Amino acid sequence: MAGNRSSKKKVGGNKSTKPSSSRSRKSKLPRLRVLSLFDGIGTGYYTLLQLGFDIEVIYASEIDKDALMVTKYNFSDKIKQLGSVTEITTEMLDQISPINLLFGGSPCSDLSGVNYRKKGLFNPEGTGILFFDNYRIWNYLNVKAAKENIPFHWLFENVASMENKNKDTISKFFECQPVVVDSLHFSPQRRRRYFWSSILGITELTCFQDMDIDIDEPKLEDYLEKNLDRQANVEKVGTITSKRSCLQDSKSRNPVCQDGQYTGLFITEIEVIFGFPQHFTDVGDLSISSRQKLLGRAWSVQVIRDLLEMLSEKFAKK
DNA sequence: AGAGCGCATG
DNA sequence: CATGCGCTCTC
Repeated sequence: MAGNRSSKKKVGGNKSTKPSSSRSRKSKLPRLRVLSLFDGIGTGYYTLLQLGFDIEVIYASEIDKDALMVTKYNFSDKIKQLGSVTEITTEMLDQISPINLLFGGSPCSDLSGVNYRKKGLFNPEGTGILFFDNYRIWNYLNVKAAKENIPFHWLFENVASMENKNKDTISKFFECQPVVVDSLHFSPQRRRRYFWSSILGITELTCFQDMDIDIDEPKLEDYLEKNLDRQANVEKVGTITSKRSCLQDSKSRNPVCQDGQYTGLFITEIEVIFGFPQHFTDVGDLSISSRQKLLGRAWSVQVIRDLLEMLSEKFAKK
């Protein structure tokens, strides 16, 4: 939450960088109609709400039961669930049209460098191939938008640890190169991710990745439960994965010191590091490890906010 | 729930 | 040479 680049402009809603535009043109701007693929715990929707967008409707595709429970708990029935991405047909896309914003990040488990058994992008037994369902939907909506003059923006995310050949394949399909954004600059967690997107700001972002760490950057110590005398052992933690042990007990990577003991992060601290409120995933009887799995696969709110903020002058806000 | 595994990328 | 939106097999 500290004074990083994104927090200068956002939160309170309408404080755009160009004050003249917001009032006079507000009523003419279209309301957002969104499709979120691989929706997970609704990070995209959460971020759009935080930015103050006036969302006409949001559809989503997700099949994980725990994730569906979290979004239903937090957002009631605001997110219209369409089921599996593999079963979204062009007829369905016509029905929910027009869509102004398409975003999603397909599963990384068969792409990520952390998985030495990864099956790659094309193996039908794996999850990497789900990228092509994202592509299929993107292509249909993109062509349709051009034909029917629909304002259309999109964003596709995946891990930066994927092999270059997979990155090149994805770039070939989208006909553009990704930018790399590390959540390091927005939160106390390292998390390098690729973003392929029509949402501009590419020059802004590419120079951003080479930016030196300045003093205002978020530090772990500001994200810990201070009342419990927890002290940061480091300024930044490594990538938080879906496994509880990713920052705990393994080779003295324990980032926290409490009562003279070196230890890992509380699940509520992880929620805050990702940009969610405490207990965002504390739903039903979900275990700590189930919540870790959901968070480890999630987007960093602070990063997505910085990207989606670029739509501020194009769509209506509340 | 936790330790071991594994190596391409940089 | 340290790292990682993971998987599988233990307990």
